[in-house]
Amino acid sequence: MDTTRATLESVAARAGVSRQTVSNVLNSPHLVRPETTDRVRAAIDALGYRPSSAARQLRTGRSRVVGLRLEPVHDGINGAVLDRFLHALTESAQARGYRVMLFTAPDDEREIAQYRELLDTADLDAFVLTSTHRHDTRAAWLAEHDVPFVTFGRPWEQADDHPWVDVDGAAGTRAAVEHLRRLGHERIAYLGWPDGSDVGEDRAAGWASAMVEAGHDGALLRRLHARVPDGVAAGAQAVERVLADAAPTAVVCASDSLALGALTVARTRGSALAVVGFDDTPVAAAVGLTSVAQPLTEAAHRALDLLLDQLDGTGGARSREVLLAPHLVERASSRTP
Amino acid sequence: MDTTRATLESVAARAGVSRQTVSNVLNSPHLVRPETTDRVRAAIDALGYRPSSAARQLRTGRSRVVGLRLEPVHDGINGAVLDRFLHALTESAQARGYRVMLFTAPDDEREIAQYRELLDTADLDAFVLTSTHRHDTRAAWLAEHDVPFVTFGRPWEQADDHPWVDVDGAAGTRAAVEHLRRLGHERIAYLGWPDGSDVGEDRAAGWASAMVEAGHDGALLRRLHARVPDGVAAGAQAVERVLADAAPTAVVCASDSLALGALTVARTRGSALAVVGFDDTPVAAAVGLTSVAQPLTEAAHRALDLLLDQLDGTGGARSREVLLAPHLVERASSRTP
DNA sequence: AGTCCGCGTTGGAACGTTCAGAGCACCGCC
DNA sequence: GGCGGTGCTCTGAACGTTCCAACGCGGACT
Repeated sequence: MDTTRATLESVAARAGVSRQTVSNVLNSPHLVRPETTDRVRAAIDALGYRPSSAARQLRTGRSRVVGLRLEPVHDGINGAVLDRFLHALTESAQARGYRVMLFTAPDDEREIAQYRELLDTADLDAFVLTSTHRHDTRAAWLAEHDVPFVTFGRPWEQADDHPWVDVDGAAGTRAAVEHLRRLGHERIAYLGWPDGSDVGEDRAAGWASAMVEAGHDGALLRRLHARVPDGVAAGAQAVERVLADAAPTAVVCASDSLALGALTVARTRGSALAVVGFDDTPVAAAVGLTSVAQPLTEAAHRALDLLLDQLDGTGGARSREVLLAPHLVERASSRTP
Repeated sequence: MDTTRATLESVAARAGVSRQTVSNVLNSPHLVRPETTDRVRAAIDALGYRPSSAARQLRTGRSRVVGLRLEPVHDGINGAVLDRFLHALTESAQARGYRVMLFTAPDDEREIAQYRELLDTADLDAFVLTSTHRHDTRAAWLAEHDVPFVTFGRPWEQADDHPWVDVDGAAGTRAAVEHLRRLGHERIAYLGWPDGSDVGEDRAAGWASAMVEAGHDGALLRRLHARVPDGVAAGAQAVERVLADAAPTAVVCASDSLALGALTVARTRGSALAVVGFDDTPVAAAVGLTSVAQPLTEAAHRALDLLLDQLDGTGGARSREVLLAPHLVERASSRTP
């Protein structure tokens, strides 16, 4: 057993061919005669040859590594969403011969500084951006520097035009309303976030449109709609207020945190308030909270598709914008008591 | 503005020195005359030179990248622990010029297969292992192949001898008991996991020893100790049983999931049962659950210390085993009503 | 008969870095 | 004046891969 690494050269020597032929067997098999291929393959197996990614990267300029910023840890319960996305992304990447490399940055500006650093020094091929938001300068920077990337979250800035994957939040809250109406609820409140969050507006819009379809008028909708910062305590307080003010029999929430607060109030009061959360976090499963689940595995998979379209040039005319439908996970919190 | 990448060669040309001198300025400054250094530095800045890690890696065989397996997503609430560790690890690594690369594997065997793959093909420098357990073959494999690594979690197999960082779970549950006794509680139950988890035994032992110190005898302790699989529902059921059987006024739990179950029972019953959880997950903060917090940021930092000791040979005679003390985060769930 | 082409294969060059060895100028010393 | 040493710098080689131009060869076309 030789201790030194097997290289193209050593494999070639053993198979009685040239370096380049071995390389072709691996990268362009159609160029090589079948019997030669067999001989080379045998030599590869015998020596346990694996290509050196460092050398390949030096020569080709590609590393088959994508970068992802790990966001500052969230206070709430909702951080779990990105974790599951990250997990799915890592698996998708691995299955296609890519790797995920992490970095952190406290804000967008320094995230961009990290792009620069990583591109110059570590030769990353691409980036996956999460948590897009208004006045997001990151996409523009990457586009300007011709770096392939995809965002999880649609661009909220008109000027931005790039591949993205997102989940249709409005469809999620609409499904929640329809589910509740099927159960006989009519006065369905909405616990959302304050203005300024596009994701929040999207989810609120789904609820509002479904309620309008159900025949409710704007005045009632305004009374049924509470806007509070995310959090369990905030959700609890807000639901008390809405209950007193508009007497809903059910409430749809913009997050599981808010929903958990609402659920706690409902349960301690012994009231029959039905509650639906958003994101289907582990907590929702744990406490029996009906929640809108994002298809994170598929989102990660599709995001990688869009990335590889750019990197390997395969893709063709596939759409560069993917909007996925969430689905409702029904649990005890919305069942008729 | 030239579009081609700045290299040692182009910097050298501009500074009027040789390739190697530029390299020395960066890697062995003591070999270079100060005025030469200045000239070279100016050229580096002017050209925006950044060393190519691919080339460096090809030449030196090191990549300054550490690998970490992303575990399958946890069902429960406790998955957040590793996320926070991952975040801290990424930050620590970044601060020292290292990067974290992810991979996934469904079990230990295939994790080892991934080690092989990553080492051969991607030239990783080291690994960080999490969730050590009995009959863990991973450490032995890595040691046998001379791969630097560190574990987050102590080795539960006597034969294993390698650098590790862990949190003293027994100290955590002991602190929980002492906290509760200070508040006047005497009959303090423990909700733990079934046999077979070393982490679980460690946490149970802390509770037991503190209770023995408090003068309780073995017979009572056995009645106060429930063993159930992790989960909110399981915790709720178990605490009902223990309440009926041994009438505790407080309960220490092996996880926040169990504690959340216990807390739900306590609150719906309106009973004065004090509850302490473990891991200080976001859920604990959200619902006001007193919990034992692991110092994850420090754990990650120390883990990287141990890794760099092996990689850069600096370290010296520092200890290779680090046991950190957790601390109690006091919230409403343990306060006297 | 000569030219062209496609097929399978080859060797040289290049990617950008670090290592090893050597060179040069200058110093102090016998 | 020669000798060893020290401080600083340089050139060639090597890491392992892929790109490029070229090769020999047989068959098909002019």
